[in-house]
Amino acid sequence: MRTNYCGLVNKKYLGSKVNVVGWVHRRRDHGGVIFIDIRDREGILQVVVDPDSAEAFDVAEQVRNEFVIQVTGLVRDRPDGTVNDSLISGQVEVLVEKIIILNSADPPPFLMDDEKITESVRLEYRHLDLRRPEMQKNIRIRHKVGMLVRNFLNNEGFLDIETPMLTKSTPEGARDYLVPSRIHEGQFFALPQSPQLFKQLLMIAGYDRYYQIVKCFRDEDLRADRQPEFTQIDIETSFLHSDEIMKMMEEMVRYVFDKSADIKLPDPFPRISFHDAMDKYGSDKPDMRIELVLTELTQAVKDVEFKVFRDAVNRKDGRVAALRVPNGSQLTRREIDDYTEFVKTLGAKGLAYIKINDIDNIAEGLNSPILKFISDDIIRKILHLTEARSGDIIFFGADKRKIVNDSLGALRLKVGTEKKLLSKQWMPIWIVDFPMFEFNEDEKKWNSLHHPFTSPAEGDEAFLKDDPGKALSKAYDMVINGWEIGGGSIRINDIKIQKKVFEALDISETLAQEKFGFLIKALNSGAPPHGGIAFGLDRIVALICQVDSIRDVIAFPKTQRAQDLLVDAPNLVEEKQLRELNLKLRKKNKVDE
RNA sequence: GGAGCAUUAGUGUAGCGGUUAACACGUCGCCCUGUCACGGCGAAGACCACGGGUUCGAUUCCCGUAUGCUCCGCCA
Repeated sequence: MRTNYCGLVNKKYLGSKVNVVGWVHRRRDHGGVIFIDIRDREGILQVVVDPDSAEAFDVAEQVRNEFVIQVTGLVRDRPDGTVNDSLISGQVEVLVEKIIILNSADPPPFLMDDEKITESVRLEYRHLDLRRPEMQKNIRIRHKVGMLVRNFLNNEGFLDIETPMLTKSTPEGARDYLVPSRIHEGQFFALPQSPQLFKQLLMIAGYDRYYQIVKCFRDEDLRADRQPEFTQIDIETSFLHSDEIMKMMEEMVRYVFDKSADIKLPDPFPRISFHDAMDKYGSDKPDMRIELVLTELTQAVKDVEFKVFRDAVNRKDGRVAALRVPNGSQLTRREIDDYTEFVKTLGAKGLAYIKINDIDNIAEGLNSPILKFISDDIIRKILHLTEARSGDIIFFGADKRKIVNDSLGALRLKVGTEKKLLSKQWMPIWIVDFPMFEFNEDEKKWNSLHHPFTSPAEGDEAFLKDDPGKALSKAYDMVINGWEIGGGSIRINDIKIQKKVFEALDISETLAQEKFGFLIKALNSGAPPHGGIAFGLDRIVALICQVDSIRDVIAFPKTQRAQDLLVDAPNLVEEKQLRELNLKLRKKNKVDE
């Protein structure tokens, strides 16, 4: 049917006869001569239909946008002055001898080079959206990233091993997608949130280096970077220290970014502790491109009169911190009000600030509603600690530590982006030294920060029993430009420590046996030191493609309400299907007729 | 569960307490032999998301619902 891809026809084929097939991108009918831009996945080719070939001309007049056509003709130079440099094939054109309509098409709801289509229309007509060159590019980069990952890991001796999709529901973690078992009445499989335990079992089984590019499922609410089904690059190794794993994974990521999009990432990636990341950036996934940092002020303002500060200082989980914005004194009242509203949505009660017009004149060079509550001494201290200069503004957060970090951390991103206080560099960073646990205020118990199989840091096993909040773990997260793209850890391979961690998490011996009995058994049968990491493939590809949402790198994504607008899923099922599964709906729904 | 923004021909937008609801692209027809976002002339195409309220009168103002997106909660 075809001798060449449309987009790849060039001067090399001058004088030869080609057969091309593709979609009609655009038709320009000049009455006497008709140009058709024919498009396939490689690009666009202009074909010319001359009235001399009456039969072809007749067909060309019937052709419409998005028809599928086959064209036979001669590749020739374009006449002087009609070269189109924006096409790879733009030096040449094909003089049509024969044109066949392989299939007609309804007029599409949008043109394939329209860039202003709203997302719901794109999702409803995803098969057309995916025809658009931009989506074709993204999906191909995704393919390339996958292949590069496989190349790299294959070269390092990793084995691709599949793990089950129908598996077991586990406590903790995200909400599971459940699959009812027909054979076992009242029982359910769960779709994997990740192959975590299987890959540990593979290490115990001696496969030494495992990887898998695999779908994972979490029934939680969606975000721009979160879909209910997403793809992990799942990796596990035996007999490697965390430094060795991190070094190898960095290399992989550098290789993938370089070879897929010629993006050069630094070597090595810098590292920062979880504690410092929260302290300086108010986030465990800081966007290091943004130049702004938080300044710790809790101690510095401990004797201040200002009630908002004093209350924060006096509570045991309180924090007072500042965000200095260079040249921010030019911010309008309106902008500051907007920022105040913004931090309120994140739990802050307000947003105190000081505008610094003249730093050498404390008495009159500052502008702020809170000055009268703060002594000159403390103001000098604040100005010194934040390294303020004339023309700056300083925003303050004073509340529970979490609220201060969330609100100033988010404000840092917002102001940094809006005021363009960011570098154009790619800024990967490792977050290390995570705490083992964080305290869940609602349930009054400790939860794993990573997962319950993460090894405590050397020597920190001692804290597990009496002071779990103090224990650090051997976990590491990779963050690029504020996107958490991967996380992993050295795992526990000592059953005694695993049991202590279960205890700290308030997972009873019975529950541990019931849910993780197979792991406990395996840990008792010669478990090697092991650890690994899992990357979010969708996020990596989105970064490389420089799109804002992973939906733009997933062929068939779901909407924020977790629906597929193209196939209209999920949907109601037949009563018969429910009966086979021994299921009964609690509220009666109308079943589709 | 909560907050915000949006919803007007096929698509993307404008508009406004009383309009013939405007523009661009697309579509259809006629004309056109070198265009490439071809051009010219003409035409068709909208219950202004849905339900309620305010009003003499609502596409416009208010409330609710639905849907899409962003964020919080949630995501070991």
